[in-house]
Amino acid sequence: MNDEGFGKGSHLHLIDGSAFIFRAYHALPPLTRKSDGLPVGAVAGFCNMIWKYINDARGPDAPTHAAVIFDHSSKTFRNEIYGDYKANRPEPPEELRPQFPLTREATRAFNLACIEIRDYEADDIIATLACQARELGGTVTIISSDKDLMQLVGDGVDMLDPIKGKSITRDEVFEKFGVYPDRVADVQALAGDAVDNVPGAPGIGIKTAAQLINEYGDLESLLARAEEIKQPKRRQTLIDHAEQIRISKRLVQLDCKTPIDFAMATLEVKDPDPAVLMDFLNQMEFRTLTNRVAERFKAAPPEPVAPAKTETSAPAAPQFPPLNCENYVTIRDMDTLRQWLDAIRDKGVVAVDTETTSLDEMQADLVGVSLCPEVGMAAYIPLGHVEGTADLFGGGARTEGQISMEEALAALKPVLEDPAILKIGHNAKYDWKILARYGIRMAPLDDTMLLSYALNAALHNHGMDELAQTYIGHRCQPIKELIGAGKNQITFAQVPIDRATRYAAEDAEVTWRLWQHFKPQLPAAQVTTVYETLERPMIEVLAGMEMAGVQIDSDHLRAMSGAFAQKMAQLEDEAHALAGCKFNLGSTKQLGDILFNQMGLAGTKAGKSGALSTSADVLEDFAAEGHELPARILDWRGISKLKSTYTDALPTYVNPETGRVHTSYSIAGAATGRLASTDPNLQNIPVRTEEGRRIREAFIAPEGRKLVSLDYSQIELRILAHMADIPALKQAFSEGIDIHAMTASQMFGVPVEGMDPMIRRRAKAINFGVIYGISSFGLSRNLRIPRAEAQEFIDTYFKRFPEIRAYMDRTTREAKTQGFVRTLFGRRIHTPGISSSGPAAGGARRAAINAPIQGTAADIIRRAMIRMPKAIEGLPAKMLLQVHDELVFEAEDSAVESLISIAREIMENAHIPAVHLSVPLVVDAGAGRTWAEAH
DNA sequence: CAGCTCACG
DNA sequence: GACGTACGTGAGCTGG
Repeated sequence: MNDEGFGKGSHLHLIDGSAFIFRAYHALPPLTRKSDGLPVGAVAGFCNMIWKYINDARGPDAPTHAAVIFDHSSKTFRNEIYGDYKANRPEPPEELRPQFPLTREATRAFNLACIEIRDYEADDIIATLACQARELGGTVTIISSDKDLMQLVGDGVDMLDPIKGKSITRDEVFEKFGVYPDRVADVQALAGDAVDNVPGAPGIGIKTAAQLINEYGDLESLLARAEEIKQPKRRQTLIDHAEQIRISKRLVQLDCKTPIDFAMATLEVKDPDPAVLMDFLNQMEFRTLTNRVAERFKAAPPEPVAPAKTETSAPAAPQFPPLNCENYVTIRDMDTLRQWLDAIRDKGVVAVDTETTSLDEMQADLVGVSLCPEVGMAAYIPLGHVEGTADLFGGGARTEGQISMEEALAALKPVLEDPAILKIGHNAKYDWKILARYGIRMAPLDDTMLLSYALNAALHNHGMDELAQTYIGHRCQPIKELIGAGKNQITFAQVPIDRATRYAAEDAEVTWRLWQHFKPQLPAAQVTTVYETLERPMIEVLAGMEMAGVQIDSDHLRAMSGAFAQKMAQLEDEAHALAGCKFNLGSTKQLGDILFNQMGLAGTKAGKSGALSTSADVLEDFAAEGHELPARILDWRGISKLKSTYTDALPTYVNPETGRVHTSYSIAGAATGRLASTDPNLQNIPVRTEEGRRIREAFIAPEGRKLVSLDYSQIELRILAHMADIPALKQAFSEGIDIHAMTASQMFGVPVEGMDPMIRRRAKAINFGVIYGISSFGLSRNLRIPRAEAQEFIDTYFKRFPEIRAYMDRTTREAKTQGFVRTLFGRRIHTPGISSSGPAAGGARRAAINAPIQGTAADIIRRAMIRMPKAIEGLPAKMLLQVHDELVFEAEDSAVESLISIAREIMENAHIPAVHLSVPLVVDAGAGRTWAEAH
């Protein structure tokens, strides 16, 4: 071996790499790499230890040469000597395995020699290198606390415990073994080692072994003169086990003749290459260490490969300085825009917000776009600002200093559509729709509103202002301060650009910060899958439905309005005559005065304000007693409701460009996971009465097409049967039996055949009552029976289906202990107030019982909706509406049958494979020229 | 802007 | 023994 470059004055450090790995593994929590979940806890600890070692090993004692030594594999030449050597070592844990090669990579990244040799233990390599270094006149420090290495200490070789920072010399070894290093192997051979499964001599430990060795000089002399030992038992043991002791000696004696195929000079210490090292650490996503290394080498840290996160698994809210709106940039030229877009490309993620002229995405014009790629860094691109309306005709001129809309969108489009760049929005469906109308399909997306919803449903609402206030302690500037309110309200286009920049860029930065706050919380809250499969995909699906819109027959509605007006006028006259005075039929206050004071009728219910209620069920009771006025009022109200809410209002929602009505669904509105439809609400179009149903005749398909409706049959009861595990209910659903008749039959012991409809109705009411968290009061009111009787029904029901009560108790307990309940798909619904006392607790309890059922149904139809666009791709058909358990499509006549068959298939299997239900899901379908016919 | 009422699942 | 209740929504109207 050529050893130029190593000799007198050289100082070799030999680092016990395998020991580092195991120490790191056991000392650290099981960290995983954020981007892909690869376990890296041991690698992280290993790197930190190496980094600390490098920093500590400076100064006068600094090594001239160094190497990190690893065990190559578990089987070594010692197994040839003794088959059971280290046999009781457990296999390394599964999550540690993939980390072994990574620690080798780490070693090389630190520019340290990385050594492992097949069939040899790290200890033997260390021993061999130590011997060679000593022969060449150098000194050696072994970085390890392994007692098996202590036999090497002395004569220019010492050890350093890397954890305690304590050096181990001849004296420390004597303290531990009672002998000096050259006899340590003899002592170990006698004492044996349980950890490595070295047998040794039975009944002899370190103390006795040291005593014997000190008395006889060395192991061979001891074994040769074993007859002389005074203690009979000890003597016999040594005689009987001489061979075993000699084998043990060969096991513990380190081999200084490991074949080494490299020159000592190659171990010369070299500084790490900062770029190589930081690249590796960055790959591992060790942010803190990367930054530390960068700081040391005064180099810029590489851009993280994944969103900035802490290295711990516990999500902590990032702490940032307060927002500083003064730094916001207004982008007024293409050069600046291109620079920002380049920075965003490098970053791979950006918060985006659009400003427009209206809250109605289908009519709003784009006014500007704001971007935030990092805390404290946000920009606004004004695109459609106009001069304020100085006079009646002069206003509306395009403001100077804006990039042309066309040019800016052409530059933005590739970034907003780049699959490698994540766009973050708050209520991103809004921005998605706006941009879609300008030819941009924004993807991929994250939505801070939906993140908050997945984490905190039913705890609070998820508007940006509220979240900013709660989670980042920031009060957003109210939009009213810019555009005013009421009659004098202006549009965002008229807001001066400097003020607009401040507002819009702030929104983007708040969105960015909310994302940093919420996104890391998903795993620990176990709602990652909920967010990714039930929330986020809804954005694009709903945007498509909303933009498609539904056609209505405005003439039909207007004709109905006219007829309703006539009928109302007639009823109004009759009511006035019956009351003996004129009054406003729409005023509950005036009506109450007439009914309860003038006519002396006895009110039953009181509202919040203490006024007696004039609600329908109260009026119905009066009408049943033969009073004419309440009957007229009921008729009038029914028509008034239909007219004002539907026949008058719906035509005003027709979009002048598309000629259709475009509702908007809120994804994060309802506590349970249901959607809510607004502007207009198309989820409460009448259907229960014949007259109301005529309004559905105004929902139509264009010539050559049909409306197709598919709805889940009894989905909530089916889910209840599954979740509460009620055999009788499950069986009935499996056999396709009339579920309410079955319930009645089981409860009252009457045959299903020829059942009294009244009995079935009662069972039906109870079935629904159970879903809502039944009470005798509620049931008695619903069925108009005495409370005691209602209580009897409930008792009978619980006796017959005891699983129901178990479900209710279980769910209540879950709500109390966790503060939330979950749907079958893992959606979290919080249950505030469940542990409070008083009447509020009753409501909270019923809500908690209902939430998993209603929420699971909501999850199922969401899954169906998400799969639907792909499933019906190619068919001349579009999904238009969702009404909780119903989906409405528009399809060409020729495609109706295939649509029904495909959509039914998707809906009935929507829960699979995430959840398997013990009851079948059944979907009914219909088609027709109008929604009324399709139903 | 709150309360009442009522449309839907 | 009394409290006050069915679960989940949105919208129009009245009246302070």
